[in-house]
Amino acid sequence: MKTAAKPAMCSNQANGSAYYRHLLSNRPHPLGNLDALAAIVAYRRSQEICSQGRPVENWYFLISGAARRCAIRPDGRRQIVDLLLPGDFFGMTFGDQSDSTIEAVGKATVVASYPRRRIESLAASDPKIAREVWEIAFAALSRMNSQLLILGRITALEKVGSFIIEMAARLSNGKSNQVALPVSRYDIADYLGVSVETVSRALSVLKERGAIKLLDTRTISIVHRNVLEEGEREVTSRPFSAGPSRAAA
Amino acid sequence: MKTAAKPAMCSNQANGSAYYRHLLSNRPHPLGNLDALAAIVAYRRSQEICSQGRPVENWYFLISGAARRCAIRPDGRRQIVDLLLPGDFFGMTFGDQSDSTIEAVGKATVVASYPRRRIESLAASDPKIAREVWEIAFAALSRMNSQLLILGRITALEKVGSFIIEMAARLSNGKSNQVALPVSRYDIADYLGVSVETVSRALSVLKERGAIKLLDTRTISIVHRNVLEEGEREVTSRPFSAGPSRAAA
DNA sequence: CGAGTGGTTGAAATCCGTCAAGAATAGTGG
DNA sequence: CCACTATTCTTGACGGATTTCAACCACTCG
Repeated sequence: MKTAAKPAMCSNQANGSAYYRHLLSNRPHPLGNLDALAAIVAYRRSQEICSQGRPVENWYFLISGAARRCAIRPDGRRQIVDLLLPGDFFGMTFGDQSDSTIEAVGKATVVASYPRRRIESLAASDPKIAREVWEIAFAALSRMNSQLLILGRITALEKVGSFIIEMAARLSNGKSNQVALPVSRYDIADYLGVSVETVSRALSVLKERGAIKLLDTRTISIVHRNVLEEGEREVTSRPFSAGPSRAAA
Repeated sequence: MKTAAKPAMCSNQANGSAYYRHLLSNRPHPLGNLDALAAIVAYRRSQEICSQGRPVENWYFLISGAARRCAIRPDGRRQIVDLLLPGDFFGMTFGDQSDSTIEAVGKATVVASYPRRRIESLAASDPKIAREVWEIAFAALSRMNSQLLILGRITALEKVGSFIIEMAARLSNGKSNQVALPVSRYDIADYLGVSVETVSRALSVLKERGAIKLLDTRTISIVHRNVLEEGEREVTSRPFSAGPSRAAA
């Protein structure tokens, strides 16, 4: 199966497909059996992959790079609702209209597009495929769940800290203590719902406290994971438990 | 099909099943064909429906009342990650472990429990059921998406305002301008990630500005929807309000 | 080299969380 | 039914955290 002659409205050359296809087959994923149906497209920096309000014609799988799912708030600000990393599926919505705009972040962002109608009709006769679809949806649910947990945190320090931890877990399977953030400070800010300056300051504070090291502006080395998780104010991490929990009501 | 002899740890009398079953059949939903498999249980106020860390044995459908999905933050506070209203499915997770605790809110909370394993094996041979499962998951995605949009807002006024609008949309299909909140201010606070006092104050401000009316502590009448959405600071260019009543300067 | 983007830091104003107290409501037991 | 208690809700005051406005630096790209 060749790449779609015209991947909707994007002007990318379709010849990237052959080049990137091995990247797709190297990475196992739920819809792996349907890779022949996928169109593989490389996107430029900040290019739209799909846009809000348009009919949903594809489901996507991110092969390399990163992408952000954005919404515009009533006050004109941008909110990043979801951050897509290699291995993530995205583009599934409840209705037929896309509820947000998704754009590439880096310059080396490669995406596999699976024609939605096609998959749906295949799933209508093959329960195995149908199950794969729902597992993809469950994975997206899990992603949004952690997003929600991060956004629900109170202080900016906690938000930035847990963001770093989440990125480390998603990018390197939690093995490594080194994270190469694929996004700018601005993106982080819009993802966490704080201002850019606050993100920058939080990183500086975490660095000062020795919780992280900044090898590079976007490369973070995690030194004390617990500090990131708990967002402690005091560097004196005493063993005794702190904090009155008025949780149960 | 009888209700489970012992629905896990809850001491509810199982006889509620027959009584509430007609409520289930009256309300069409994706898994409607499988209602015979469902155990129908009424929960007491604040009673746990399923708890974090336990294996996921059921998927649920909320028939009446309300429920909250909670997580405990590292600082000991409670965060409400999802608010379940009549017509919502819940309990779907990525792994086999429940990632959060779900408890009933009101006293008249009735839930239909569908045995997960059973549904999964049925879906393995019936693509129609499999598709219904994924639509349920998509609906949950849509819910979390709006949740994320609310949490991402900046000021507490915007959060509370959009919360009211969301509740109005979900509870009465967006038709009515009257909302009967099923939850306490504390629940709203934990859902929006702000303090109780802030919720209370925000409601007072919205009332003062004429955006809402409080018919009852938990019954809100929406007067100016746009004010709720935009969280405007200024009362400028409003047709009514002949005299500056008390606008904080 | 200059323009533009991305990143960091400072100072002032604002918003929100905390502490505190009081009022309204619901729940309970006699 | 009433008194009593617990919970929920509201409002005030204060301090801390974050936003905003501003300036400056590093880097890239034309």
